[in-house]
Amino acid sequence: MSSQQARTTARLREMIWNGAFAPGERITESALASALGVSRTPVRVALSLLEQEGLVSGTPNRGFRVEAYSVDDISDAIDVRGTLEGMAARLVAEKGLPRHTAMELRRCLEIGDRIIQKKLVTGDDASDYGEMNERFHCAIVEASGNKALENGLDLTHKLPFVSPQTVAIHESIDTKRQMTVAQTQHWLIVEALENGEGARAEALMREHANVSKQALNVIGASIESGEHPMPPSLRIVTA
Amino acid sequence: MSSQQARTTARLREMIWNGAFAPGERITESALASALGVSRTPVRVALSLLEQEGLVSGTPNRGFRVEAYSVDDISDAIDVRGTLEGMAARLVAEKGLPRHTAMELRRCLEIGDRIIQKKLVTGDDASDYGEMNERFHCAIVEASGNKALENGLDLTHKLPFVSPQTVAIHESIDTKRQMTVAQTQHWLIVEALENGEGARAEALMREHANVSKQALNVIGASIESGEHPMPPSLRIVTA
DNA sequence: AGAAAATATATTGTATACAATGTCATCAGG
DNA sequence: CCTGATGACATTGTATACAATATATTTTCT
Repeated sequence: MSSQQARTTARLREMIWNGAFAPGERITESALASALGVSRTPVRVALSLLEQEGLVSGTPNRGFRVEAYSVDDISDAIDVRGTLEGMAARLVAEKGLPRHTAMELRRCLEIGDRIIQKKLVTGDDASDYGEMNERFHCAIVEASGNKALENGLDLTHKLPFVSPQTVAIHESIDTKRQMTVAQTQHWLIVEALENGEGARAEALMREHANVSKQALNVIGASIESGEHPMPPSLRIVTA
Repeated sequence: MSSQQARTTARLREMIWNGAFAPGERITESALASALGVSRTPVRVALSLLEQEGLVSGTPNRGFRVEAYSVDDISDAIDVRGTLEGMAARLVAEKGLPRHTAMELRRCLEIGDRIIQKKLVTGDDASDYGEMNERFHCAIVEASGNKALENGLDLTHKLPFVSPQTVAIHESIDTKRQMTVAQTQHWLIVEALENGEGARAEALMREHANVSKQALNVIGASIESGEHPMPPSLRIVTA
């Protein structure tokens, strides 16, 4: 893939992530092309690729529109993510936790603790929690050594709402509690990994995803009831 | 996606599946374009899409080559597939097996029994077993009602070696035993689904995948030792 | 003759032109 | 006033031409 192709795809993906389009909004190739300062050619393949990623959907001769999701769709995706990461955790525990992965995970735990401490005191936003969370999960998946697994998860990663940082960053009703629970689970997961408890690690990781799902439901409900506005990065439509 | 785009992508995918290219062989756009009787444009996006599917890999300004796999790669993919289908089976068992799915599964069981009977008697090839197997697995995944799961599995489906029919069709050392074991497992899985035993259904499905992995290893060993030639549809390179 | 530079060739990457298709508004007929 | 056809417009789909980049070959100098 060429430099421009790749850049265009990445930029468009980013735009969709950041809510540059309304859910279901139509994307015309020429408009997007001129907006990005490139020709239609790279835009076309970008759209095709993003279609496979599930960010847009196209119909023959009628172009593309950005995909809209129901809360259930997202919940399903989180389920898949949890299952795959659970598998990763089990593999890592069974094959033995590599030294550098163990250190990375410890580092993440520390960072998480610090962020939460600060958050509880100062109350400022904890957007760096998402970054740490991302590192935590990636480290485990990488350590699993299963390339297919990595690819599969990469795909769910491309869906913005499943991306851990998005879920974490999102201003949920009770971010503090969210983070505390997640952090506790991270500790338990590392414990299981270090002790080589495969089944437990898998179960914990699934439960970890379950918490995300619950948070999602709370968020979804609060959006549907109009209590909170829908952030543009979550392109949810109420089914 | 246009008609020609889609057709070109499908045709190329089919070609790779059928072993039209050697593992690692380079694909030049213009050659392929003229071979397919289309311009380079649709070929280009086809290649980009197939790259995301993992069938080819491209490097900037240097074009694409068809992907080659190690036995371990395939084993990993089967693992992922088993995990996801295990999840599907659990969901179906928990949510209750829909009427039409139950019938479809029963039908598959019957067909399978008949095929094996015939195979044991006449010894002719059982290529239609693969078709039945495909239907069986798809029915369960569909019944799970999880769209993300379906998409994820669709992706592993696109990798020919994981596709159940390929694994089944392949002339393994002991196809008869293979099929008998698989068929028995199908029976048990249906039983679990009908009884609403989620955990058992999941475990059975995983074990089902495990058997595929074992068969793969046997096949891989026999290929590596030169006992059997590598069928072109399995683009394995010995790491 | 061997190594480095320069040129030639092939292939990919991008833009544009044209064709095909779909969409929408206008207008005739009921 | 509504329904259905007709034509203008917009947008997508495909092909080709050109530019940029990599690879192979030849040339040149030591």
